[in-house]
Amino acid sequence: MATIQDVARAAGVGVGTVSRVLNGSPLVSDTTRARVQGVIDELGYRPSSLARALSLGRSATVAVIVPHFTRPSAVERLRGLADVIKESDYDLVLFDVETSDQREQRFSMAAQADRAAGLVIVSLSADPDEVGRLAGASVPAVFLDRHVEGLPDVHIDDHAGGRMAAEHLLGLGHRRVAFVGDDDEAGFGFTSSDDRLAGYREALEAAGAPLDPTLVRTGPPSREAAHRLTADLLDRPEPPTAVFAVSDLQAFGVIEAARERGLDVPGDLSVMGFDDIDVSAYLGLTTVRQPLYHSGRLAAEMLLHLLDDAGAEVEGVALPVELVVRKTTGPPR
Amino acid sequence: MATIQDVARAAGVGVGTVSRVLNGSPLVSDTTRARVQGVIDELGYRPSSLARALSLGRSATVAVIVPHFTRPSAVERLRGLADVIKESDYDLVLFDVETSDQREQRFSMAAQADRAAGLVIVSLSADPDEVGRLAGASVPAVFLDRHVEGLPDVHIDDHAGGRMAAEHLLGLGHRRVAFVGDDDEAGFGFTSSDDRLAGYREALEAAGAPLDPTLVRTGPPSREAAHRLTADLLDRPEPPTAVFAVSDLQAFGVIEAARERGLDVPGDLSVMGFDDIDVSAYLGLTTVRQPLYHSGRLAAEMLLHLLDDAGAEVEGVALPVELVVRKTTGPPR
DNA sequence: GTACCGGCTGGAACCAGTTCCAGCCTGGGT
DNA sequence: ACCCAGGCTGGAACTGGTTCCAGCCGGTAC
Repeated sequence: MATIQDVARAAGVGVGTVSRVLNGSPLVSDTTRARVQGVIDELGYRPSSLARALSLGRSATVAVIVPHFTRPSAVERLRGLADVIKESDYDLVLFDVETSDQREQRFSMAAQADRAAGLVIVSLSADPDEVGRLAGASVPAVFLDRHVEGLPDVHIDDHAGGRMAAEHLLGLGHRRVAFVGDDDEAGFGFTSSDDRLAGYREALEAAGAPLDPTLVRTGPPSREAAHRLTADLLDRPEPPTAVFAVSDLQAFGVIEAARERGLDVPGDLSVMGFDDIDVSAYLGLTTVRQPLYHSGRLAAEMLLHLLDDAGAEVEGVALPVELVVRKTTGPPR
Repeated sequence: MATIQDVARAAGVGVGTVSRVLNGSPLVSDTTRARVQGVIDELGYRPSSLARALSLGRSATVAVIVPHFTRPSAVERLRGLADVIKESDYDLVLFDVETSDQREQRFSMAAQADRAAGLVIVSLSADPDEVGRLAGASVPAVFLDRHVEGLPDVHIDDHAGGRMAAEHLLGLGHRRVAFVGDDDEAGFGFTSSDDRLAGYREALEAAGAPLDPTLVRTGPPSREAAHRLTADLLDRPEPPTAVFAVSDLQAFGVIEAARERGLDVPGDLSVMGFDDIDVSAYLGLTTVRQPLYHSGRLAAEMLLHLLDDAGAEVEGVALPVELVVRKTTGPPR
């Protein structure tokens, strides 16, 4: 690889001049600029972004920290983020988080301005200590899918979403309903599932049909796990007539388990999810829609705004959720 | 942020000694090591991975270059890559490619050892010139979902996959079949679609039912695009009795378009896809399965092997494809 | 008592950029 | 003819690490 030194030598100029040409400084004469540019093209010289970042103390990348980035909902958010960031001068780099260790590591990396110019943290919460560090860091951060006091975020009202689900099922006449959600084994600080459960539970209680604690199951956020949890629920002496799953992905696991037992959906069991991912419309899943793609775009726009204007004050945004009734819920037998 | 200088000063040692402590060199006495470590902990010092990479001339990241990374098949491959890489000492960073410009930029970046220690290039081809540069670069590269002469790769036999699809449809009695595939507008060098088409066409010709050129449609690799292309196909005076889509995602677009016209699948139209993504089993889609997740794992393992042992010779791997017959194909009316 | 050896240490040089400062040269004003 | 301003340029210093080289110090051998 050619370096800026090589270019300077070959062009018979100083490194400063080459740097000025690279960065479009006006303090270079047209003839010198042309000569240097010629040498750059000839040598196929590419400046090292690494050395540049070290020297400048900032890089041209936006880091996205996201747990389980292959979940459909995460992918959809990433699509929104990527669509906005690709229009900017920044590169997007994705940091996957699968373990609690990695979470710590990502967060500590976060404050290093030279690794990333800005940060989008997806689905992870931060404790007050971490919030303080992030707020004090020179790298702006935006939280996505999580409300954080004191830092910009894009989130939804999970509590209201859970309530909507309960009200829909109650409206159809269900009284014995279940919940399939996430546990937070890895300690990521996921709270969406719990918040939705709280809203769900409250609405049920308010309607005089309190949630049976034995009908609340949690596990990893995968179809397979939801399948297993549901199989267990359906084996109980008094099985539920409806299940609210905390994501569409999990709802599909629930439906699978029901079909495996020869149950008709929604005849024998109503099932609803959360998110409204791509395939849900296709499959006729009743769900609570949250604007996944849009939330990604919005978070990216907020971050770019912060990067553009370091002093900018950016407000957190709460996006609406919406009940989408399709074919997997109906009145109980 | 504290630097290694700050640590050296605070501990009353030289920077060399701090560096040795950081890297576990045996050339440090236990007492000095303890004192330096104490200062490191006290100051909360974190070495700059950037400076480290610049100094060493190599970084601890694996770069994955992938176009349209939110496609289900790309996501599934990424899952395999991520699962392997997270077990190693390397970080995975994802470089999205959406435009031809970005493709160039990613490739030129590729050769810079200081940005990434190794490279996985997904679904993109390289011309001989690029192959030469990559082969000569100090950064090992593995191609995934593309066979490249002279560099390690993980690929499938797309031609055979296309043939399988044709043979399945012919076996059911179809004679007038269509193809919905990808164009390569962005100039990424996608060839899977064309290779599958070639295999499909050959098998049809061999059976005496040559492919009608007006029944071959290509567009972007999205459900929506496939939907539109199919609508057009079905509007023709002599519509096909079966459609082979080049991906499952596109097959769903085909099915949507058929349903929109009140056609029964597979009664009025047989539809098959390619990939066997997660939801395909669920939806009963007939398809040609390729091992997406496994291919990601394999590519990552090959790359880690190359990183471990610079001299290692790694052979390209061809993975098998397999016909999976489900409910969206049947005999024509 | 001196030479030597080896463990440990400090610091300079280096990686590839950016930026600041000093200095050159030229042109215009007096 | 001389001075000065201002455009352009070269190069040193700096970013935060690693590594090599020289040197210090203690102990052992002769």
